Amino acid sequence: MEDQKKRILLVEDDPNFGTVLKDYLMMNDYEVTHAKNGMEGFEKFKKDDFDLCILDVMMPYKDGFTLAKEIREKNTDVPIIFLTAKTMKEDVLRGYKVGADDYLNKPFDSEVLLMKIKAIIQRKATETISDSKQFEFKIGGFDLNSKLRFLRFKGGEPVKLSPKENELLRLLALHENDLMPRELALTKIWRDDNYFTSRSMDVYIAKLRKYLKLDEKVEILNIHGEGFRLVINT
Amino acid sequence: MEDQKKRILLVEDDPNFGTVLKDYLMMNDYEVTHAKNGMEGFEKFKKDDFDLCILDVMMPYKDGFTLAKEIREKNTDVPIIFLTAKTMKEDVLRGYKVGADDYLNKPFDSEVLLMKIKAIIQRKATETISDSKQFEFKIGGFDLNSKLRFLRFKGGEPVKLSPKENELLRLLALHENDLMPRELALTKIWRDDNYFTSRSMDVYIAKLRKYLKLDEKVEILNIHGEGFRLVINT
DNA sequence: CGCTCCTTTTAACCTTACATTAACAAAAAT
DNA sequence: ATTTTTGTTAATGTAAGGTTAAAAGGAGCG
Repeated sequence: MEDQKKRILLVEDDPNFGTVLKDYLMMNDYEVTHAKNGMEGFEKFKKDDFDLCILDVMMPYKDGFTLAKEIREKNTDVPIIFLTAKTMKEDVLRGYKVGADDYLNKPFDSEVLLMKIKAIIQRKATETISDSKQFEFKIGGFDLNSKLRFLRFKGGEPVKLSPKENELLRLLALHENDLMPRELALTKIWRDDNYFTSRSMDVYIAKLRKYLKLDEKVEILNIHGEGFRLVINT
Repeated sequence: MEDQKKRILLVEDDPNFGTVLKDYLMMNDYEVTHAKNGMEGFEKFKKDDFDLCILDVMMPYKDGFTLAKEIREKNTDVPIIFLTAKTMKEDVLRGYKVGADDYLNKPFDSEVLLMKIKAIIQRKATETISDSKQFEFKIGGFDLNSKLRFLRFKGGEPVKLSPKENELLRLLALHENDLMPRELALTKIWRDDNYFTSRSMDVYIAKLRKYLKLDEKVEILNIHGEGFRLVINT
């Protein structure tokens, strides 16, 4: 695909273990940035683009989950692997909630880690074909700037969108005229699929419809039991 | 959401463990087919469409890996999770080689398994890009879009179809001008063949006929005791 | 701290959509 | 002629979605 080395952000407070792991990964052709704690990890994350984050869960000042949440706010796509000291169920579940792609129990087998890294990066690579950095959309008479979170109608005054409004409208726009499955929004935006998140989503659909009323050619249709469809009538 | 329970193929030779696991999964709203060995597993796999396969590695006659290879030959997409008795590195690596999506060491935590299942099925759902052509049919003067569940006559206003209406019309269209056996619709759509589902189907046939009246060249004929036939007269 | 403002969730109430079942008529088979 | 199958409409019960308002969180700030 490309001979570009994949970049990994490794956040691990144990200096010995961290260094060993870093060297091992570098030996296997990854470019590794090693941060010694959560704070530093977040700083480095913001500075660079990474293909994968490996986060230790147990760290002073800022644990892996908190860091993951912050990372997820900036980037919903980057794969995250957690390192946990032992099999703690709570950890695992919590990890999935913040959008972990996998987790590993220390001590773990290094070859297994390599396989996981390969599998995950490859997976994301195939997924990302369509998810290419798209933040600006034309929706009928509207312009949505999803990075700056505003929606403007016919060059008028832009209206600010809340994070959830923005993400939801963006997902709909990505699937313009096509089905945007309920499940997709719930897992991608709410990271949980239950009765309440589902109702919450309905509330946001109502809000978006209110914004979009300005252009009667634009509407959000429901497909019962499946999801929603943003249609632009011509 | 009722008629789209996710279907899991569970292949596990230990009858106790297998039954417990099956029950647990069913309690969590999955439809589970339990095969007691690799052979049976493959047979069942060929007969049905599954959303996920959970394979025990250690089985007599045909181990999980061999089965996985056979499954992969028929279907490159279906997610596979392996159950291994203990952390055996070779197993894990071999599993990834045949395209495993994940693996679990027995004994494992059931909640963790559930989370993994959820994560994997959802991942696949988002990956699966629109295989559109499968869902669009021309029926005389009508266009049926089976994914978005609408039926349009001569470019007019599309009418929305309910899930059952949609599935039934799609099945009929797939057998255009040919017999669509009653039993086929009942097993594929209603997943059950009895007096009531059969009457329910008749009700839906009536509904479809009403929609299709717009084009007098299109009709649904009954073949007494056999099924229905969607004919397009020229 | 407590107080804003903004966002998100939860609750409440109402409407629409769906699937099933019942009921009765008509057609076909025996 | 009578039993079985199909045609059709209507009634029923439940689930999903639409909408608004109130409650709960959360970040920033005096």
